[in-house]
Amino acid sequence: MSLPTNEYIPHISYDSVIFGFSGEKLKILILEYHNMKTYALPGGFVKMDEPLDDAVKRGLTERTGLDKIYLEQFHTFGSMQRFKPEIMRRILEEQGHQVEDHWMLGRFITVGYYALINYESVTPTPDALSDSIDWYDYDQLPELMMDHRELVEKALEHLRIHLDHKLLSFNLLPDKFTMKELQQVYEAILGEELNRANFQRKMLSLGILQRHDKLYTGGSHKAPYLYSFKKA
Amino acid sequence: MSLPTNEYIPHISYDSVIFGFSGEKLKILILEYHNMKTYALPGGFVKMDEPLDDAVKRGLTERTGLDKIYLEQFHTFGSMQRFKPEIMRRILEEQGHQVEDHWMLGRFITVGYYALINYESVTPTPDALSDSIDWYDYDQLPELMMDHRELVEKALEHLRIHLDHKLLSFNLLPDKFTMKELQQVYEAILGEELNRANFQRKMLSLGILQRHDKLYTGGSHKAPYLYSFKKA
DNA sequence: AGTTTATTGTATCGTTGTGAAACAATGGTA
DNA sequence: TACCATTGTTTCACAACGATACAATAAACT
Repeated sequence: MSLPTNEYIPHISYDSVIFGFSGEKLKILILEYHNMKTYALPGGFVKMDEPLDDAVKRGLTERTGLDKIYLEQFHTFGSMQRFKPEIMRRILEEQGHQVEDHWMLGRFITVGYYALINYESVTPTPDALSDSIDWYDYDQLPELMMDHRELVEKALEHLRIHLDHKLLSFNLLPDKFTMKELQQVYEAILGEELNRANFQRKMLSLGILQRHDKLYTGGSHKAPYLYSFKKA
Repeated sequence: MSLPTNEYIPHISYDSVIFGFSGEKLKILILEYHNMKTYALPGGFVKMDEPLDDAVKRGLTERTGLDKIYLEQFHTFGSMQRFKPEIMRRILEEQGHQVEDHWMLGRFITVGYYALINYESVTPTPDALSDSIDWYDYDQLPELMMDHRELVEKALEHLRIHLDHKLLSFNLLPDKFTMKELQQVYEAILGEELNRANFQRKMLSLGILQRHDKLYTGGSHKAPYLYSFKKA
């Protein structure tokens, strides 16, 4: 895997908060630089003649193996606090790159995106500079480099506000799911418990759910229906 | 007034949609390049060691004469459609600038901000490249360069969504205003008429309005109260 | 087969929010 | 004093919502 050369626009980057959902928890994909014990969000750069959105999609596909991903831009970060050339210098050195006057040591303004993906369909793959990439529970994130924690918070804030508005929660679930699973996604994102009966009433009243066969799990209780989102 | 040199970050710009309100209409500040009959949003560039937000505030203060302005970032635009070097080349030439390899001819990713300001307190001032700056009714905007029309629409969309959430409409009004004026701001932004009684009930129930003396305009009818927003 | 238990689906009830309309108050004019 | 235009408030029907209760049912246990 090769390091980006300066066919890329200098001083501009993107970072992505990739949300997944599993075991009743909201999860985020985090890169690690092992030797430095440093954690970061997956990100990348924009080629000179490449649309910004395409650059982000390209990076996401590389990190996740997925092709069509729900993606939303939420904020662009341009403070000077995020200019920490020493960290980037050490990362480059660790990987044996020529460091003097390297374009990645400049100041970067970064565009934040978040993605919602189906946890089970992903095969996380590290990028050229990092050693591993793994899922972390949102409430057990390691300390992240630069302002990446702030990006996560702002992404989640944006997601919460738009959760109902765009009905995007289904991107975190498989094609078919139970009402309970859907509720758990909402609860994980909102960080609060919801009333079961009212949640069901609300979701069904929206008229966007298709009811399928029941799911017999073997549990000694009533079997839940499976639902899918109606395609518009 | 001098043209920016390359103490600025290349390939990054900002553009601002500056909203005002007057005569029951929502208005936007638009720059004009007279000789080219071209219209554009006020924008600018970010200095190498300058926070993005500061750069935008700097530009807004220069354009409006105002110091403290309600400002919100809404989206970053990075498509290739917005790369139109011929237009920028002609603008530079019109102003008698050296054009070959000029850094402003490169591709730009632009960060969109919108501002809400009190129409009456503004003294609009053109920038180094434009000939005039004027208020235009939102529903009578001239054709704008590049994707600036798209920026306006996206800014307004963002503003509509957050109108209630952050109660920011008061930034468009003087310190004291009548309920009717407040309603007119809402109607101008939302683009629809609202029920007078219900609007009043809603606003008063929020508990954020301070009622003052009545305003006697000389009209032969009941005088309205003046209100101001309670300072948090 | 009947009973029990855990879970899901639905109904009910009181409260709150909202749209539409009516009513009341009031500053000026004829 | 009657009238008009506008503003402030109330009313009423209805939708939305939170909390709770009730009904249905799949499997396990007697």
